[in-house]
Amino acid sequence: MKTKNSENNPQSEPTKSELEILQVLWKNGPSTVRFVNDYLNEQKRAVQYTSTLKLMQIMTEKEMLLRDASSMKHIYSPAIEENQTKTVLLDKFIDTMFNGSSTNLMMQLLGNKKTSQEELDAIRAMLDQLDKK
Amino acid sequence: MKTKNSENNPQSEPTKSELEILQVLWKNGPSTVRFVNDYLNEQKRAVQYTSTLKLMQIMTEKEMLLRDASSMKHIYSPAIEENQTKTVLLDKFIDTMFNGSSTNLMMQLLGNKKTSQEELDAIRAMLDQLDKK
DNA sequence: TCAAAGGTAGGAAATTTTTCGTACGAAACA
DNA sequence: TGTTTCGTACGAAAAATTTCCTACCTTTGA
Repeated sequence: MKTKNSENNPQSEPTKSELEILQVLWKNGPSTVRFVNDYLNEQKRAVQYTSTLKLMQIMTEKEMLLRDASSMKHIYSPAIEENQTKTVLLDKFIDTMFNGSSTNLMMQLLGNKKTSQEELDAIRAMLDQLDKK
Repeated sequence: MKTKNSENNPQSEPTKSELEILQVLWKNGPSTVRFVNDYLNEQKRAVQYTSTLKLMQIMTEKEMLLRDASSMKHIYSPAIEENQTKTVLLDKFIDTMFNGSSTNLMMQLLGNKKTSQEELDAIRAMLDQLDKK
């Protein structure tokens, strides 16, 4: 049988909307649906309460979120780690967009963006740090 | 009326599959459907000829590709520029994943990846270049 | 006590994205 | 000349994602 994304698949990556929700939880810690929904409406876009609820329920099924249902207002928290998730997504992005080379990506960034002197300095400092090792 | 993505919208970004096709064309230049499909099957994943064909037709409708139909085997080429497209997608990625800060992204990259000395040097050279200006 | 407000559950609908079946024309070639 | 191969067009189905309607329960407060 083919593996469908709709099934429980620990490997499956968050969709765009799922990522939005994860960001809120990563940033603000364990939250209620109400909080996440309000946050999205303020910071991102109009979305119905039940849509957010449904999505968070689905994410819980996928074991992407954990739910504390002990009180009436369920408290959701991320079940996957922020840094690791971002690393995976970044790697995949680099694979498809920059031929797997993170250096290519950096070049593109440095070349195209108006990066401030402070940022340049910070990057240089980071490079120095790496050299020391 | 709400703007749907299915309509002609020059703003709309390529989907995952569309991006796959664009990559092939950017890399190999104007190509037939046959070529693109073979390439995908060899390098990426199994996909039917007519699926690739359909997608490329849709992309042409969206004016994401150009088609030379003068001969029987139509020749498709990208209608959008590689660098610009990547810049837009990268910016959006940074927005959602790294709070809009490209420096954050770089830090993550430098911190997490095993970057070779050559690459580090290349980046440093790039930094020097930017400083001169 | 009872109505209003706020919560979850579940199914279904709407949209978007992806895939493929069928029809049919042109070219290659035995 | 006929048949096989290779191409496009078109429509529909399938899958994935997103949104929302309805039902129903609990809490709050007048």
